[in-house]
Amino acid sequence: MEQELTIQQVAAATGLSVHTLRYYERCRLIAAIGRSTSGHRRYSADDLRWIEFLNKLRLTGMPIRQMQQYAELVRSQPNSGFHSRRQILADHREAVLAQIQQLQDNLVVIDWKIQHYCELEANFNDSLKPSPQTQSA
Amino acid sequence: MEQELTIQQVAAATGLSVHTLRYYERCRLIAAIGRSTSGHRRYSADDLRWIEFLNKLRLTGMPIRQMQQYAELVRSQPNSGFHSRRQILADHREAVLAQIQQLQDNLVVIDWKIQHYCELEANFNDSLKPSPQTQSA
DNA sequence: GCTTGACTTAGAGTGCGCTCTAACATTTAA
DNA sequence: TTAAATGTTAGAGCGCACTCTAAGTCAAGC
Repeated sequence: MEQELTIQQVAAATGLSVHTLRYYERCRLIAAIGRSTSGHRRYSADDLRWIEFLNKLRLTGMPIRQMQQYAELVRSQPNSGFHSRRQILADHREAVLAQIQQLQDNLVVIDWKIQHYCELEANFNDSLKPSPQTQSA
Repeated sequence: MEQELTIQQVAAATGLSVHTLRYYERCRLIAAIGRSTSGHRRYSADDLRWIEFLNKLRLTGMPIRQMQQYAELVRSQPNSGFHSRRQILADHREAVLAQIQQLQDNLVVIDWKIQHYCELEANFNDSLKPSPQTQSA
């Protein structure tokens, strides 16, 4: 019943490279993974879920340092310390919201510029192939 | 009338460091800036506007390489080639929209986790200081 | 038994975007 | 006149997050 996954399978499932998975373990984002008799890593379903959550933190731009703090809290106080963990996530949430806001604000200016180019492009094409009507008007 | 700005003033106005301003010029994101008789940079209002737009591209995550392509187009064909420029910005726009979407998707999971911690925290506190009512119920 | 391929490690290397340094010139205020 | 501040350059250095390498172990198929 206990589905154990190889590092390749976890890489395929998460989109992280095998290099990155080992790197994350080395810098203690992931606790020491179980091993087969031959010493190869065998990831549990729980390991996979943890890695998937880690990846969501990364994809929203949380620095490795901060993820390490979070992972350390989970490791050292698995049944308490919820407040500190929540605090880290809540602070990060605010940072991500601010980032989204900034992206949207800057996108407005870029959109405006795209629109501007559309118009310039249209005028430029008109000047190359003027229709008789346009010219006489 | 022609307001010329020092590198410090442009740094203050844009939020970029003087180091970064010189770096951008070196890698041709910014065309060679005018100089005072003593050789110090003097930025025009146009320079400032260009740098501000560049900064919006950077803040939305456009790589320096792509900004270089865009800057090169503006420099080589200031009065045409609007299509290629628009294309770069439009592609970038799509990338930014996708990034915002991904941030929002991942944020849903993080939000869920924060909520989960709120509940665990509440239960943990209840178990420490149980009210008579709660205990008898 | 032997090859092939997936796995292991410690540690080196990479790409990006700055960021800083050293050595020197110029400007400004006291 | 002189000290402090600001500017210049080429080039080195840095922090981040991977990404790869070398040298070796192990398991499966022929």
